Amino acid sequence: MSGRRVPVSRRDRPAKAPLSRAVVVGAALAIMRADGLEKVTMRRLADELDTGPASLYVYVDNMAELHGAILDELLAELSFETGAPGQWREQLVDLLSRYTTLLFQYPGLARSVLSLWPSGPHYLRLIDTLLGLLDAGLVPAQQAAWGVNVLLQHATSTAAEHGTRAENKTSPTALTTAVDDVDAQRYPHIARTAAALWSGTGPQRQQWAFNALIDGITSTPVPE
Amino acid sequence: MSGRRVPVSRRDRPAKAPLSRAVVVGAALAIMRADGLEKVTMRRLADELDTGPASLYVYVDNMAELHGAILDELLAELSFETGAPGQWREQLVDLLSRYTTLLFQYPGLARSVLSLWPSGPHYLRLIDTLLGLLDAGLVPAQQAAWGVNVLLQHATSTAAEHGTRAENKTSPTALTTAVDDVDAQRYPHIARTAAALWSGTGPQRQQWAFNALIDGITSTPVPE
DNA sequence: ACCTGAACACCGTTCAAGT
DNA sequence: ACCTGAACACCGTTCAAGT
Repeated sequence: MSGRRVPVSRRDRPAKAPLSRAVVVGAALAIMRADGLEKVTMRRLADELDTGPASLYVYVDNMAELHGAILDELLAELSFETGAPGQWREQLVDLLSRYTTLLFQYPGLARSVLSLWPSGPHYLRLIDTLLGLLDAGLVPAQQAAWGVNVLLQHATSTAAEHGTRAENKTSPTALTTAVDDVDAQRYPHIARTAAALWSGTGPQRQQWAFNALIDGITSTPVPE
Repeated sequence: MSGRRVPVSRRDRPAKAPLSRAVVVGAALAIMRADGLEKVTMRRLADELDTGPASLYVYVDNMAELHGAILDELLAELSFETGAPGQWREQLVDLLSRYTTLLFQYPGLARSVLSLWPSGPHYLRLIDTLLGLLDAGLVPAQQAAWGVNVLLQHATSTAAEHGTRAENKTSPTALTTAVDDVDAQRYPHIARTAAALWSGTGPQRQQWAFNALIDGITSTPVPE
């Protein structure tokens, strides 16, 4: 069990598939689905592909760029069907909810994506569809353009914040306790609003938030 | 220059200050201000404090918890003065803008904070002040309670997304190019809206976004 | 109780050298 | 041109052992 590193396991594998960007990204997505984004390391990925970590840099620039590629691959499973016409608002909320639900499973990816400007085909399709729905709702183009960013940023950061994986340790309990213990003197408005702050289920709050965002976007003109 | 690790440097330093949580967090904040959050590692922090990394775990639970503490320390420099009465909306936008500007300098911290539920005294003060301003604007308590979360999440994720540090490599250029090259056939709404998508300065878009959010929060009733 | 040396179990990325 | 072994320069966290 000691001794030199003998790559015996490599012989046990199917047959070394030729590498390509698609194969690398696909393997990365598979690892993320199985074990979470935190296990998608260059070393683990290389192992899975029967090569060394250095080889991956032929196909991806770096970790951040790989995360962007994983996102786009993940978005392939999102349906962009906008269904029956005349209900642009419901369709908008539905699409945003499905995008959020998808990212909810991978909060680490959401966190990473937040500091990227994704530009993959599926992400562009998402933006395009959202713009189309806002247009169907007769939202002025300038508000729609800025609004799409607000909507996607909200969806992504919601996934990053409340995501479902074990990584997410700190619970709202800490805040709840902190505020319970606090004298109403010091934080009177928190004390007064306490019940409302923790009320509602995740989906209820999310539904409300999307609707509030859409309301604001449609009703707030861009200056000038 | 080879040889054993002789901690000569420790003798050169002022005098080993007694450790405490406050000293640890203060040193962490100082490193972040000087070199960015990515340099705030347990090892660097320990070095700075003339001790080993293991010793820090007497005062902080782990990295995530330390980030929460750094945030609260950073928020100490935020002024919560709400100025003249009768202009709750302007004061709300002003406070949110100042919070965003502060976090803008430390996008890594913003990213980290997004998956925390901060509960430090300065963060609670911020929440309390925001709730007070919404109350002054006669916003129903339930909408205000849910709305504060939306506002803070937007501010924090904006800082995480567009932050100013070098870490942030991917520029909107990638997207701009991607969309310029795209045939208007495939993404008609993006092509149609292209000019509007990249228009405006950061502050203009931020100002608009905060106002749209506030509009939505004030005008969208919570169901039931 | 408080503190820490040393280890455990990893990282991303680069680059000289091979084919 | 494409690929990679090996190294560089680090990480967070734990724990047995000291005081």
